[in-house]
Amino acid sequence: MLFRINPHSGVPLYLQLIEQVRHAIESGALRPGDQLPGIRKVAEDMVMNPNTVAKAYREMEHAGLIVLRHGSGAFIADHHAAVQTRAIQKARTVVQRAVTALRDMGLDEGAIRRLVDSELTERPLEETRK
Amino acid sequence: MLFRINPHSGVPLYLQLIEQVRHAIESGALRPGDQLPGIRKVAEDMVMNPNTVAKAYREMEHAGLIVLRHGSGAFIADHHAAVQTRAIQKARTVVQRAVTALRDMGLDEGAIRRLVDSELTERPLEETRK
Amino acid sequence: MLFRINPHSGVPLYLQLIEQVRHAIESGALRPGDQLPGIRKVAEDMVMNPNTVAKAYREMEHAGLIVLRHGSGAFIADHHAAVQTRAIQKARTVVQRAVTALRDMGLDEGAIRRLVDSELTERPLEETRK
Amino acid sequence: MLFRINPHSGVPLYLQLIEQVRHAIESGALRPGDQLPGIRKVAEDMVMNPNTVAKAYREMEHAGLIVLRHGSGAFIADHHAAVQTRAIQKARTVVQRAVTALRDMGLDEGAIRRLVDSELTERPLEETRK
DNA sequence: GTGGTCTAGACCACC
DNA sequence: GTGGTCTAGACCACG
Repeated sequence: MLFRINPHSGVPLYLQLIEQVRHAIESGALRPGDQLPGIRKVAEDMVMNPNTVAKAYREMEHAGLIVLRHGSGAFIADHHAAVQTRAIQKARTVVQRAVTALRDMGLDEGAIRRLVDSELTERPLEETRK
Repeated sequence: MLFRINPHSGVPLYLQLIEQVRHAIESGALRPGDQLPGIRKVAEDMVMNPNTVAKAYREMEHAGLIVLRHGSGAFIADHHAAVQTRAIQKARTVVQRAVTALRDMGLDEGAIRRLVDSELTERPLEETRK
Repeated sequence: MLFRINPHSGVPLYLQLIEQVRHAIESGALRPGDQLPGIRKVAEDMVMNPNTVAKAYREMEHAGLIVLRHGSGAFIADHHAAVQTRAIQKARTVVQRAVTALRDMGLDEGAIRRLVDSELTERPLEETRK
Repeated sequence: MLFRINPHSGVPLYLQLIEQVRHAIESGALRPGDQLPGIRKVAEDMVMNPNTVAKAYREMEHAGLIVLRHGSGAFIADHHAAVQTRAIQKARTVVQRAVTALRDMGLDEGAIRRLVDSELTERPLEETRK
């Protein structure tokens, strides 16, 4: 498991960790039973405080993403709610193509993020009508 | 100017405001000289504290996005670095198509965001090994 | 670090803090890596609100004067532009002599300040005519 | 009367006006009975709002610096407390020499101001002893 | 313990 | 009316 943390994004570090584990599970990179690196290891690699990593692990257990086994480590939980890894794999291709196109147009990471954000947050025009 | 704030995203409210103004400028919705709504107005509309909005405005001035004129209001600054509104407009289409496709595949907002994130965040070539 | 604040000068408290840190750096009293007292500590000592001190710290980080390390404190930044501490030290003697002379002439603080101000503020060559 | 206003100093504009009139009186540039330019004139010249200038004038009258005669204008008041113009004139020379020296040492306006401030604000070492 | 965000509400300077 | 400063105090993220 490789984490990529951006300490300047405003998003709490522990949340960034969680989102990345969640994504790794969705994309199939992490499968039920897989072991996560230890808290101290992650803390050291990511140059962050073990407490912060511990908080992320705690929250992930709480969310049912992982199981913490005392003395042996953290393991990916069985997902009752079937994760559609296949769909995600295809989706990734879509995203990769789009991102590449956007970068070729000269957009930087921030601009792309803002565009996506704007698109995802778009209020449905007639949400009240049902 | 219409803001869409998500108080549960973990991203500070004042940063969300800034990103949206930045995007509005990039997309041409706000042009140099345009006046932003007053701090108190935004605070009221968005149901947030005026100080929080004020902080966003202050930071935007700091970043050169806007100019604050004491007693008269906040105005979009002249962008020395020309903003390529055209490119953004075309880019928006790309994003819209991609997002629609992803939603049709059954991905929810969180999953899409994680995918994009994963794509945008450069991967180090060497992986951390346990 | 000892601050001396004048709440009646019309100059915002947070600006007074900043100017004093800046001066302490110039004069060599604070050197790169030195830790500043915590926000709450300063607030207590100076009998002012922690938010006000926090604002000063934030602005100083913005200006590159200090670095704020989340959870550990505020530290004097490395000054790329070398500060000529030597020159300031000699300059201080010049100022001390002048101030002493002026006080001996019967000028109070306000008068001295106005004179210096008048001297420092460049005069336009052309006068406004009525 | 020529005013020099710095809108970015943090010192309220109306206070800057007052200090400069006060200094002009001290230095003999303005003498009892002299007429000040009208509020609108100053506002126009200084590119500020008449209300701001009016406030300065009001405060100066309140302080006994000037007399406002309805319909005819603002005039320097008679100073009961004798102003030692002579002393100020000599003092100006002292200041000019010092400032020139400091500038030659490479100090900019800000640094000079901070040094003077630091000197003027210096707490007497044994102020309690009397 | 540190700094950071947010709220609530007062008062000031400026237009 | 505008933005700006300051206070008071709660809660969060990080070390």
